[in-house]
Amino acid sequence: MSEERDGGKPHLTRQGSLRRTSLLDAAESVLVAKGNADASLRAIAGEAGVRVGHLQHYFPTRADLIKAVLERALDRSLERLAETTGLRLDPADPSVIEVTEGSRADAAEVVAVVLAEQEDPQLVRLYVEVWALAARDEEIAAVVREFYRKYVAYVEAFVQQGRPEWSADLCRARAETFVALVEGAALMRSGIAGSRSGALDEQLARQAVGLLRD
Amino acid sequence: MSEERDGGKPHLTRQGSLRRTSLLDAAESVLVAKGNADASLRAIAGEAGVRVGHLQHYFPTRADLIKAVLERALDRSLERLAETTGLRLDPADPSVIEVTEGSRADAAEVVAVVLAEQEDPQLVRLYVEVWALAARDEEIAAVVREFYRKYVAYVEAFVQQGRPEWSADLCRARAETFVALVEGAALMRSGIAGSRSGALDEQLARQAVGLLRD
DNA sequence: TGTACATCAGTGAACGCGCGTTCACTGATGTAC
DNA sequence: TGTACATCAGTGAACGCGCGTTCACTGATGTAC
Repeated sequence: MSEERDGGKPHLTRQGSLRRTSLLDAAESVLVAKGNADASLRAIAGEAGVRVGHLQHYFPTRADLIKAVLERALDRSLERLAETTGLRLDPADPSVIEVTEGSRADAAEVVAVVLAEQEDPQLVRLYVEVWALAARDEEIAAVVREFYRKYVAYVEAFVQQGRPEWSADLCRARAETFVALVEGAALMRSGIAGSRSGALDEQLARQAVGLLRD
Repeated sequence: MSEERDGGKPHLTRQGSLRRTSLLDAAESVLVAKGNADASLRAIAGEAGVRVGHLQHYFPTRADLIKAVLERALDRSLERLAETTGLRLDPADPSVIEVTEGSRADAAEVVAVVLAEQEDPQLVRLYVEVWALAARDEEIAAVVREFYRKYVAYVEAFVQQGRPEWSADLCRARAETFVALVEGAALMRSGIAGSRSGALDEQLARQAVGLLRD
């Protein structure tokens, strides 16, 4: 039985699969530390402890590598959101959302977890890099749009679950406004556009919770 | 009477001053169109119709040029905010805010103007570029922090004016939350993280106005 | 009003450098018989 | 169980290219006397 294989992409051995992961780790670390413009293949290869030419064994071009790094990082964020909300996209049909846990998190908990996640400055730097890349590169823009589509879908489902009497349009608008507030909060709290304070965190949480349920 | 002069910076003639402005225009246009990584001095000089070597007559290094572009663009945004709110920072002491017009704009108007401004996709691209640059370059980070400090100061003064009974801390927290919501809205409405819709705009406006006065 | 001179405006060629990519190559690993 | 062979893992040197910067230079403009 011969397997379908796409192009010249090599089949990964166990060792190769580990190596691929370690290259993605190295690339993400350099990308966050130095920004896209300064994250050269040489810097990434150095971080990973391999030679430059070897990167192309796993990622033929630099664009392939960067795209893979961002896809993995954004998927990780969605995974955390799924755990926090107790919801999950149906892998077969990502427009359907299932409830995975009996006990539903409440709005304040979801907001607290989302804001706590932003306290990792490296993650915020990665997001800012992602936005800038998406504004220039259509392939990355597609990855980013898909991420936010799912992000909003989770929040919308969460709102709908708590307020079954609200229309789908209202739940969607509130979910989009919630995401806007949270992404803007990342900027204001990260040192880029402002800095954290107790009063700001309290006001942000009040607004975010209100969007989810009031 | 001899004038103080800093370093080798040339004195600008009328013609030179116009040229400097046209170089900033060209640089801003290329920066928005291609992003920082692809906005080379050759591309900028080409856009301006001069030779590469000539750029350094006005801006000794690329960093000087980019910084000047961003400073000018951010100042322009603050200028529009001053007009919209009918307030103005005291040039002598920027922590003091003066009322410049008798008739004060209401919160809904301010929100409408701010959201309308975001409908220029080039401006949003510039902002995203600014955030990414600020995360890497300390000199630009300082410019950006100063911009948001003033931005928040305007909004805080506007809130305080409408709600004199609120504490300074509350006005400040609401102003910061307002800015977070608005900057996040730029991402959600620009095509980077989402797209505009009437329902979203309505929900955003409701939240933003509420932050300013309810 | 003219002239001399300092400064500004702008050119054009060259520089060294780091970049992403290419490619021929050597060992290591897995697999078919 | 052994052997042959295909594929994978990883090396290392070289490539052409575009980059920011440097610098010696020529005209244009303003100004002092």
